[in-house]
Amino acid sequence: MSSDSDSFFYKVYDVVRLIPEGRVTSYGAIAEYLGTRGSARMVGWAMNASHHETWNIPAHRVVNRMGLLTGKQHFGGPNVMKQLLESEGIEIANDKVVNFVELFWDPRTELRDYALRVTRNA
DNA sequence: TTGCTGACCGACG
DNA sequence: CCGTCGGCCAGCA
Repeated sequence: MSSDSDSFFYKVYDVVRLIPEGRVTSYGAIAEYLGTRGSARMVGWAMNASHHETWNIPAHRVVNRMGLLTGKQHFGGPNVMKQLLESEGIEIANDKVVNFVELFWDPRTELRDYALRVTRNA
């Protein structure tokens, strides 16, 4: 269990990639799922480094606790994240996810019986 | 090497 | 009710 793939960043990447299309989650939910509830900031920091990864990481599906598109500026433009979400059927108003509660994808619940080992392959 | 910053969250007054 | 502060951990100057 001491591989680079086990690093906090890669764990975040795995969870983010598991987010279904048309759904959103929060930094804190991911951090809490990984066991580090207090390091929600690291999740966002991992997203910043996600650009370094070749894999397609739907970072636009990750918003803050209030459903605000806080990281939209990091997508190369102020409207990129919004349009990406809208293209998935997610309604955005005032840089905020509409029906955020309904669209909220909680890894603690959704991945409770769905271990990360599934995605660890390859 | 040390220290600050950061796409957050929860607690406290 | 709303504003403020601390904490978590990794990357970077």
